[in-house]
Amino acid sequence: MVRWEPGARERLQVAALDLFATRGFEQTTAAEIAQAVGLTERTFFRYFADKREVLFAGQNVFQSVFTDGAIAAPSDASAMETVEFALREASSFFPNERRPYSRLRQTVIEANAGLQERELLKMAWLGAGIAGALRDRGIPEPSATLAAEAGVTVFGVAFRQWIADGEERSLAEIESEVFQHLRILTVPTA
Amino acid sequence: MVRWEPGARERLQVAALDLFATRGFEQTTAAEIAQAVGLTERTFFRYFADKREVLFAGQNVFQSVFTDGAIAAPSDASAMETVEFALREASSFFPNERRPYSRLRQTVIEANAGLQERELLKMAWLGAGIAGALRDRGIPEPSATLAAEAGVTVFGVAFRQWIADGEERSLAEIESEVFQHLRILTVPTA
DNA sequence: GTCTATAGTGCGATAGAC
DNA sequence: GTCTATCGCACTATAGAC
Repeated sequence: MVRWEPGARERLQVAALDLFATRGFEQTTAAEIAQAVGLTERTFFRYFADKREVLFAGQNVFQSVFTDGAIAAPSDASAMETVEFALREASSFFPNERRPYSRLRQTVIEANAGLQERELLKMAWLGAGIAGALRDRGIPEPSATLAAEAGVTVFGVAFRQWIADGEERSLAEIESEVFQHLRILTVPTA
Repeated sequence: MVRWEPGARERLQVAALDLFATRGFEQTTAAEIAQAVGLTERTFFRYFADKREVLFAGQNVFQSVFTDGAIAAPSDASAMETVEFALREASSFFPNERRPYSRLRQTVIEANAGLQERELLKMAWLGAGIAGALRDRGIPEPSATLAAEAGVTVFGVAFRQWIADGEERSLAEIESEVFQHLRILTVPTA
């Protein structure tokens, strides 16, 4: 008999999403999540700074996929081209197999304002991270921030389409289409 | 002797900003804010659903200024032109006299992650509101959302510049410059 | 691992305005 | 009498301190 099963963090995350989905976020206590995987409330808060955070754990990896992409873009790429390159690279983080999980997670988040707040904060950090990578490539402000936040907007719109009912295209495909829309929009007096 | 002074809501907001600025958001309890204006904690929560909300009260008016602007734009304006028009109209909400107050408020918000989350949520609602106004003008998705969120990004960048140390230009002036930057950025292969 | 402060809720009581 | 602002109290869960 082992004193503790490995992967406490991951088991907590799985149990939390499951309980949030069935019972609702506010109707689920941190103690219940912990209990579901044989741990105490105290241990839950050891792994996650607050109750919401259990749904936003992979943030560092998630963000790195984008910034690594921005760094890896061709050196002659413009600001927007760099962002587009980074998004295409990052879309490998969301293969089609992941779509059902992403749908469930999104359903839970959309049902709770507090979770939406946390998601927006993470997206804002993502934007700041991409903007930093652009500045490291020599792109000045405010262009770096504008391009990065435009990229986050495109990602958000594309992602919501990717998890829409009946959608079957890859995230990369949808992103590319959304980028095209954005380009048409901003053409002066088209 | 009257049982209650009028303007409880406004007095609570003023006291809250003051206390947050001097003592810090987390070091200030709801009971202290209430006590500062001769009310109880319970009354504080009658006016504001949670402690952070006391800093984000004017949201409805704020958002209406943008959506009214979007509605009032010339009927032949493109999506981005409509957004630009709405932002110009809304900039009257931030006259130069308001700059010191905005600076103080922003300082408080930037010092606390929870307040940043709430601000981002309000900005997301603003974007959704503008997107709705654009759809009412017949602009289809995803163009409505893309244009609206691009507008919110421009507003955010311009606002942060407006309250930067030493900045003296009007918000409208800065906005127009940031829009110009965005247009240059998205020109394909400039 | 326990102890505690604070956020936030629910319900009932009270005091004045009308 | 009704309506509304405010208060009082009891309560739970979060989250941090010891």
